[in-house]
Amino acid sequence: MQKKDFLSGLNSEQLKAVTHIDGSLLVLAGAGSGKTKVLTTRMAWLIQNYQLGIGEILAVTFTNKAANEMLYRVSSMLNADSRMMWVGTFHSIALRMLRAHYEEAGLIKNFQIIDSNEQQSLIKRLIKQRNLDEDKYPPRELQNFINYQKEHALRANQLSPDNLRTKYWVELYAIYEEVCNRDGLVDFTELLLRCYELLSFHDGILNRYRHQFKHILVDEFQDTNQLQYKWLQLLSGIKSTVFAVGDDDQSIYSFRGAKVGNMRAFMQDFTAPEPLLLEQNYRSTQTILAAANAIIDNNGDRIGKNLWTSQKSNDKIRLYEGYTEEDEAYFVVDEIKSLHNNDGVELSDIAILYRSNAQSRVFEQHLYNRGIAYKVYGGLRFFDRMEIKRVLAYLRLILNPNDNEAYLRVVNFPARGIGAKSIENLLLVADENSVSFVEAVNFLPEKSKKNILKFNNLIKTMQEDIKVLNLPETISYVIETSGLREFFENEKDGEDRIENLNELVTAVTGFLPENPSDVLAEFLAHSVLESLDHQAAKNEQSIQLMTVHAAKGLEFKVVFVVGLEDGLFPHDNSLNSQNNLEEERRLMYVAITRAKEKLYLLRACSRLLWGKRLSAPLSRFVNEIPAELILNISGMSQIGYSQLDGHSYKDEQYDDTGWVENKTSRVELKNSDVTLKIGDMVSHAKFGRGKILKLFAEGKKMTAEIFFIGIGKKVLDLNIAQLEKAY
DNA sequence: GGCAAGTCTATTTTT
DNA sequence: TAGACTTGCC
Repeated sequence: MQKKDFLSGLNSEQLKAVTHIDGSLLVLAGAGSGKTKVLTTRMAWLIQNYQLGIGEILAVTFTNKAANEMLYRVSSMLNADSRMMWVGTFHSIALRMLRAHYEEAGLIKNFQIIDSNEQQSLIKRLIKQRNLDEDKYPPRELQNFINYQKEHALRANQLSPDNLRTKYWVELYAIYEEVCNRDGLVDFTELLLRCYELLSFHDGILNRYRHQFKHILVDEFQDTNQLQYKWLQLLSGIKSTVFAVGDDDQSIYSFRGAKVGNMRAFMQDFTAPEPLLLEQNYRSTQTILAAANAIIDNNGDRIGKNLWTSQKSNDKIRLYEGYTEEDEAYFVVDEIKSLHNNDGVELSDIAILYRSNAQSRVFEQHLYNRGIAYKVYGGLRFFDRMEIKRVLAYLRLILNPNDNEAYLRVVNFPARGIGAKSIENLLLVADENSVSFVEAVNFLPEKSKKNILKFNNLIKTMQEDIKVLNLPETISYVIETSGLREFFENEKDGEDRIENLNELVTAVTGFLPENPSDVLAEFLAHSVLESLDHQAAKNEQSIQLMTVHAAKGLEFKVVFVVGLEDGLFPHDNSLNSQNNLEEERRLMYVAITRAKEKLYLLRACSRLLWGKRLSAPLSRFVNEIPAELILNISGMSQIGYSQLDGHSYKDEQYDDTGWVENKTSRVELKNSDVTLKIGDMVSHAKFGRGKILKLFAEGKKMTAEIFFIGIGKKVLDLNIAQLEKAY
């Protein structure tokens, strides 16, 4: 077969990375530096050049999206069957190994994965059962405790508590382990730990994989936690050919256990040479990169790199300082309209990024009011929807009737006359006799058995019936037989739910299991580990709204970073420690490096928070950007300047009026039948279009300070002036 | 099971 | 303050 040339089109650093062969290597890949290209080209190149089987390379990522992207690119480069490849998230790879060796791992064949919500509800139940006060011993804390211990490869019996509190936690951790084992449940962290233990305790299995994987590639290495790091160490062995790609400047998940320190440790533990730097950026303009570099430069603990680009651009970063969050949103929507209508920018090329989910609401409102299509990411995942979870719970019970979590979720849904009391009794006898809930029915007094037995028999019938059905048929069957369809059909707002149920059946039509005899188990695992949502909206023409966290790895022509206020971004809770502040700064770095061409930074001078209107100082991160990179356009609609070029935005703050403190000032006024808000556009018969800057009320007298385009500021008496709302 | 009243909580959350 | 979520009651 003719060899393909994968290497042309790589820059010299990328080439070095792709063709590195002796031992392990850490690649520091800056934002937009062609990280995925390097990873995928390397895989294709290794396979072709060293005649490796496609199963002899292991590539691990953090998201399914990244894994799918890699699979797609590599398989099209090599014309190979992607199912033979070991490319996946840490969790899915661990799952694959556990399925293959479930007995050695001490699991039942049909073990099920539970997500963090289910983990929490299980933990809650255990705390209740031990009669501990939930306020004093919050389930959340125990959940964190358990996950933390697991991330450090510590089982309950390896812990020695030093106070009463940890004594309870350790005790409950042990019970939690016991319950999960009994019911065949595996939480997210358990997947990794179980797999780690499987490899640690079984030399044969470990050696098999060590031998199989000639090369291991890791994406987003800065996000690995302790356990993932140890797992990699174990799996790679002494020969250690781990190719780790990461960017310490984009480490934004330390709050859930990611250790940036793993990057530094890597060089020593994996005897890797100095890291290779990919600093040429192919995404953003010079201006955007200069700002990003200037910001991240304020962080102390960096491995250190500087992004550069051969692109030039005179387009400055635009800063808009709105009066309120309404004003902020109004401006963004205005600007989007103009970008779309006048400059022909596609809506899907525009993103609004914010620090916290709650900020999306105002933008949604404004976008909706003005008829612009938008999509908010990070809402409820498809598989997290209540109706879908119920269907999945039935499926889980079919596979494993001892799955108590699933049992509780549907035993009385739709209602079958099994009330809280009956369930409580069931839990009690199950606990007393150390059996699962299905089995517990035998220990109940004869007269309270009836309905529960009926339910158990329903599951039994289902188990029999689905034997001859394929996956879509099975799901369809379960939706009908369980009574779920009927229930939602009779519910007054059930249409959406019915639609989702139908979609579930459609969605599974294309599901391809690795091993056809395990379709159901594989599908259930897939439903926990993967969300459907992301792929769905690829071609939709709509503005993209998401948190900065969710935006990592993505890029857009135009990016609006909103809510740039100290206290919001950086967030209040992060201002107390240097480490947290530096993580916020990396988050800011991630935010602005998403932009390819145009970057807008926004803030509101005052914001409704905690039920109060608070004045909000400009984010310190904006102050870290050299003034000459920024064009402050806050004044443009208000003061009428067409050019503020060269002005430092620092001179443009609106603290002179003190209007936030002014007792008579208002954010909103009702004038006859219209409600006027600061930031609203109005039109006046004589002065034309204008924007409301301030609103005052003194007794019955109401006045508004309005900036009229081409005229300037006017203070008008609202009882006299004829104002109409305008857009 | 459904509704009303009460309580809690406002940071991010790849799996 | 608002909303999501829980609890309590019929």
